Amino acid sequence: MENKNNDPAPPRAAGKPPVTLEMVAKLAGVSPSTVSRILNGTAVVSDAKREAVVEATKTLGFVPNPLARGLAGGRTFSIGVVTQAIDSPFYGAALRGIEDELDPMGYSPLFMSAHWDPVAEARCLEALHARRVDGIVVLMPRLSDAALQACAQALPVVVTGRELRAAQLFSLKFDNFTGALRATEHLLSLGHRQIAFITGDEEHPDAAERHRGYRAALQAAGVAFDPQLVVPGKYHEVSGLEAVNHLVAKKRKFTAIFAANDQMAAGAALGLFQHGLRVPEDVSLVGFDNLPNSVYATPPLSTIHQPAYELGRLAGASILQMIAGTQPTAVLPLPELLVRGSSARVRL
Amino acid sequence: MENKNNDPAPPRAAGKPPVTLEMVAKLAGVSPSTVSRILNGTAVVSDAKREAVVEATKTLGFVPNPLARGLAGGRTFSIGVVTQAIDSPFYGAALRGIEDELDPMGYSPLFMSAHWDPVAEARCLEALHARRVDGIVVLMPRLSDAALQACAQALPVVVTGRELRAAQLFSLKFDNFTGALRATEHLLSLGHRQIAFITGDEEHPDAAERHRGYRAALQAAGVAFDPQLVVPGKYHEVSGLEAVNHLVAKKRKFTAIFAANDQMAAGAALGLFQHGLRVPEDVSLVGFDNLPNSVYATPPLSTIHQPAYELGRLAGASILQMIAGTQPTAVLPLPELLVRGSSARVRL
DNA sequence: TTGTATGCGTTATCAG
DNA sequence: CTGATAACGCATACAA
Repeated sequence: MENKNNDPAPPRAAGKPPVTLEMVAKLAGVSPSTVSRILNGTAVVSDAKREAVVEATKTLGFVPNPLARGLAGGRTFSIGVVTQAIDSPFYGAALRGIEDELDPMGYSPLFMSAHWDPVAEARCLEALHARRVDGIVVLMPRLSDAALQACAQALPVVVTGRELRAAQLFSLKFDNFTGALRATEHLLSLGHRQIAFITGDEEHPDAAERHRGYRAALQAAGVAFDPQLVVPGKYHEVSGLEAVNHLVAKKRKFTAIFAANDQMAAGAALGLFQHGLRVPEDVSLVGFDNLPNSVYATPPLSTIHQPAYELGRLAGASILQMIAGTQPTAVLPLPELLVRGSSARVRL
Repeated sequence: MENKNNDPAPPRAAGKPPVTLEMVAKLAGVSPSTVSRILNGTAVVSDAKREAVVEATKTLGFVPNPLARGLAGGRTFSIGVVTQAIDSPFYGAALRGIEDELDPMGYSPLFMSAHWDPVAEARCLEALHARRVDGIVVLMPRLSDAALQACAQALPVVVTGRELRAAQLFSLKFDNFTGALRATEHLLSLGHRQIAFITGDEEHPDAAERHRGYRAALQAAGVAFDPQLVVPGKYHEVSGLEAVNHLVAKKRKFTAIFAANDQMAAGAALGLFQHGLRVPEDVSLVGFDNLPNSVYATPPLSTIHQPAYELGRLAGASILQMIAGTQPTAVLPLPELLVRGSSARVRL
């Protein structure tokens, strides 16, 4: 939060001094307040003056100073967006969705990464609050419900990946349970009975739900649950690879693998390849998330579509609605199974 | 740039009124200026007052308002970062590198996407300038050299992917030519003589350089250049797929493919798979960029490592140096060939 | 409808 | 070393 550098203040920017609202006012022959009103549509103004101001604004190339606007008006027209990892393929799509939604409304996002660390996440929230953002979107928070609700007391907040309702708080949740259920059902319908499951990081609620979906599907199909076939993963590629190594080393019998996300499925695919097991001839593989590149895996990965981009758009639209005083009503699409080349009928 | 919403100003945030520097001053029994000095290390202050202020800052939980700081001091401690696509795997790593470099120095990045559109890019620069960022990093600009140089007259600028030197301008360029040269040499050394090349979007200087590298390697090896083996791509997966379809449809003979980036290589891999061509048994495949997931392709993709993360760090460090008045000296690592499972000795 | 005056929270420039 | 005081650029009651 503090600045570690003690540089002397640099000479004020080399460029020409900035054009201010006051200059526009003078050129247009009106008062600064009138200019402000016209630019913000705050009040009705005579057409004559309006044109004069618009004209002056153009010729001077005036661009309002967001800092001053924020300081004076209390609104910054910026939305804080807390993500866990800006370099994750999943978040990329979501961030773009938010961006696409905010931009046309004149708002701009302020991205920060919390790196799955609750403490860092709290710092992000504080920093954004200090920056006087008009609202905050938290993608897959790791912070406690209470902390999030406390934050929502100060300004509108939208969270994803959690069911949470409060005064200025709106949540957008994807049905991970049903998604995992569908994925497992798919493998069952192909005749698989020995379906290994690579879990996600169990600290994520998502991961636990996907795990439950897997078990629910087995149970519904009357297939006995075999704990030996469940391997803990961490949601990243390496853990998928390690999971397969583990299964093979322990000589577990399995004809299919359901990985709790596509990244682990990619790791698993590599593991299978290294062990000479073909997908889907020897082992069927299903992931979860539908990352952009999963369709280009060889073979293309069967998976559950997680609508990351739409999630971003809906989150963006929702926070804007809350700021406008409307209660958001957005709802995420239902989980959708995408059958591609990595899953096939079991061979006996 | 303008706001399209005419909402009435919302009631001032529900939370408690913010803690101001003035309140800290009162509690500590000193003047606001003294508090400011202490917090910024702007001047030497007696230890007694310093402690009192630090104490007061803590008990009140004071967090300085960045907007006011920026307005009054002229420095915002934020760096504008213009990227082309926030949802691209390549940029993700670079953005993280920038973030990692700025954060410990008390600076925060302000990300904006230009979507490969020069006009949008210009708007980004203007918006960032208006926000009074202390410096700007442009990743792979599409704007003209002149426009970039003009921008650098107003504030420090770092650009990547282009060789460009000016007063407040620093550039970081990766040697795409040598990278492509190495990739092609690798295939040649494996005995391949019919090496297809999938080009990048030729509007990018990078793409042209990679193309030149490919031809230079062929020439150096005394292998005749065959225009039939060069297929235009667009740097995204689909074009890699289409390129392979094209080669097969036209019945071109090739034993290896060099794709100008990993994304197209992924598409090409899928295309080969669909045509029943095995990698590397039937066709060797080499990409460029070393995207995070390329190592999890089946088989893992041989490629040229493009140091995206380091690029981000160096760009971040450089802009900070310029702001501090130092001339940056950063230099990107040389292209590095990563040999993995997708390339093998040619079979006759 | 429009202009005037005041304040937003800090930093910087002066005196002392 | 420290405290007043004046900007920073804009929005907003308030007055006209």
